[in-house]
Amino acid sequence: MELHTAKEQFIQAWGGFGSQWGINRSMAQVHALLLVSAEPLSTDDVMEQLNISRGNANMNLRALIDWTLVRRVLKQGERMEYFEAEKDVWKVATAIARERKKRELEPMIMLLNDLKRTEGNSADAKAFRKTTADLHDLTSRLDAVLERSLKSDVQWFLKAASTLLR
Amino acid sequence: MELHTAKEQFIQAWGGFGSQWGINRSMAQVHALLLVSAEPLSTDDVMEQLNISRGNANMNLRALIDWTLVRRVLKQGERMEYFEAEKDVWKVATAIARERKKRELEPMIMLLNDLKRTEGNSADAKAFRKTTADLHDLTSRLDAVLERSLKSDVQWFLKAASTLLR
DNA sequence: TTTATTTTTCAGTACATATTGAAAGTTCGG
DNA sequence: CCGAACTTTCAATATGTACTGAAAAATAAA
Repeated sequence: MELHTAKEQFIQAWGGFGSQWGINRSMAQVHALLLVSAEPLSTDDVMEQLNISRGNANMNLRALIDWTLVRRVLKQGERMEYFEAEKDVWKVATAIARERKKRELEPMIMLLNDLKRTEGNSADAKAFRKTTADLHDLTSRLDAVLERSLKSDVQWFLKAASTLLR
Repeated sequence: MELHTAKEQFIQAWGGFGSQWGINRSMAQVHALLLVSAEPLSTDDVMEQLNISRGNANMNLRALIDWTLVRRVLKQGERMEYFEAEKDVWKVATAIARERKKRELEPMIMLLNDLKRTEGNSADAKAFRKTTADLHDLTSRLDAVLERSLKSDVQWFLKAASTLLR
């Protein structure tokens, strides 16, 4: 397969993958493009290669910087900014997991912690408490495992877990 | 907090949570509603409690059945179908993880396995191979851990992992 | 300070996805 | 076999989210 075609396929697939996970398509595509580029790219490069507008490119590059998945790079004697992706995929995984944990998992845990204390003696009230308490337990455990594996090392954790489960 | 309000909050939150994860809002809300109901509900109950149309209710109930998150229940001497959610949250987590692994993770691993073999000697080609190979490694490991923990037991796995990481 | 270059913003618009609801289809008792 | 009860489908429509591009803001050189 030709490199250009392979890149194209990767960018499309990563975009689709991202959008199934609540990350917008363009953001995932910009990320993919930077991941497979040997050199840092400018906003114009990104616009051109993905056929997207300046506004879109700018917005998503900034979002990727927020997620710590992309860095600004300044070239000697050039005014224009360039961008490069974090290439260490373990770091990438860590950054994504950390961000989503913070934005989504943690608020849910807080809410469940409140809801599991809802009062009432009806069958419905009991069912409600049971479900929310169980969910709270599950999500808290997941959070704890994530927290610890992020603090140590995702790579190490996945290897260790493989062994554990053999 | 009153039960009705608490349910409302849970349904809204679960809906929002779902849509951040690529599961449509109504499907997540129907799931939430069934999770916190002590008794099975009919399509009409769902329509009424969530203010959604018959088509929408029907479509999402069927989708939830596909995911094995909801079961049809037939009541003695009644023709109408009722629905109840799987209440064991560990089973819920397993069903969701299995479904997404199959639909999203596995195809990505297959693609990466192809792409990491792309030929060429340019810097770009090398960067491309490196990135796709690394991603293939990461996703494969994740897949293996998921596969094994799903086959054993999510609950057990999370407990064991907590210990492992202490 | 003025001018040139680059980045950011944002109102308007396009696009994708979800939802409706009525019609068609199915199932079942009589 | 008929008609009533219930479920499913799907074309039309609504809704939410993403994207554009031109204008404003920021930055840096002259």
